[in-house]
Amino acid sequence: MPELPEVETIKLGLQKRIVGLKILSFQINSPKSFIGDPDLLQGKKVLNVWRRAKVLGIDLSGNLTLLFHLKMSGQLIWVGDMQEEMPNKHTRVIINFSDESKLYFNDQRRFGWVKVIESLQIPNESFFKKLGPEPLEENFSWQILKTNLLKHPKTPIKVAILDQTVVSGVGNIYACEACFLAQIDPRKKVNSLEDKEFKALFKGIVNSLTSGIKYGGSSKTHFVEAEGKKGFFLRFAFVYGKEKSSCKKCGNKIQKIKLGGRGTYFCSICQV
DNA sequence: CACTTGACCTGTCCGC
DNA sequence: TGCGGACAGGTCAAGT
Repeated sequence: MPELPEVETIKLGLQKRIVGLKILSFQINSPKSFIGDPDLLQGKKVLNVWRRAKVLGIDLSGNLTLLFHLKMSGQLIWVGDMQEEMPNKHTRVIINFSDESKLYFNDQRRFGWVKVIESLQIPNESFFKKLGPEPLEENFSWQILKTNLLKHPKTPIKVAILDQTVVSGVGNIYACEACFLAQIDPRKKVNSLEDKEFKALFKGIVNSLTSGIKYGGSSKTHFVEAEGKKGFFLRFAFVYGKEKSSCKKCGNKIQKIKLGGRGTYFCSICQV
């Protein structure tokens, strides 16, 4: 499910709701989904909620951090009052807070995980070590993007954007959208791009992600924000999931192909 | 090496 | 309606 904008949307929601709450108890329905010692969490207070790439972090008192990776179908839903819909058959982990509100980690496909670690160990996590730059931070530039992309000169550009060491947080939806905004054929090899195309791609990545956040993320099937509401970015998407529609710019039919094993959408007239 | 494919899971949708 | 196969927001590991 979630790429950078979706995780960011959840982060913004949780920041409003759970900072300051105390963890009363913890329930693990799917041991595979949880890494670490859950007993450590008892009585800890939520200090902060943050995001790096597609990972959400919750800092707790006692120098502990909870990390969440939602992978394809994970959801993180905060519920303030009793609700009949929750938990459901996909609820893997439940955090009970002392004010009786709850945080549900649901994950149909069980690819996602929750992990408790010492906060100081975060930089040593292999997952974080490998990550490329955060695309929405000020120090990210088209030159950095170009340099990182050129480490994979013969890879199709859209596949290279998905590489989390090149730029972190971009997934399949926003990679397709970024190529459209840059008007570049996703199949084009990295080493065939000119500077003006790297610049356009940089803008395309930043703009598609920013737009994703603005519309509360993409809800193809699973994604909901922290209070269970869907995001509506896909209504404004140009190509992702639009294989039965026409290009909003030129009217040509949107193509769907497979690149690097992933569904890839583009306009064969606008993107060259 | 660099790049591709399969595996991890569960569920849905599409074609025959 | 039933059944098999392809496919789904991600990332690793193994294979070529």
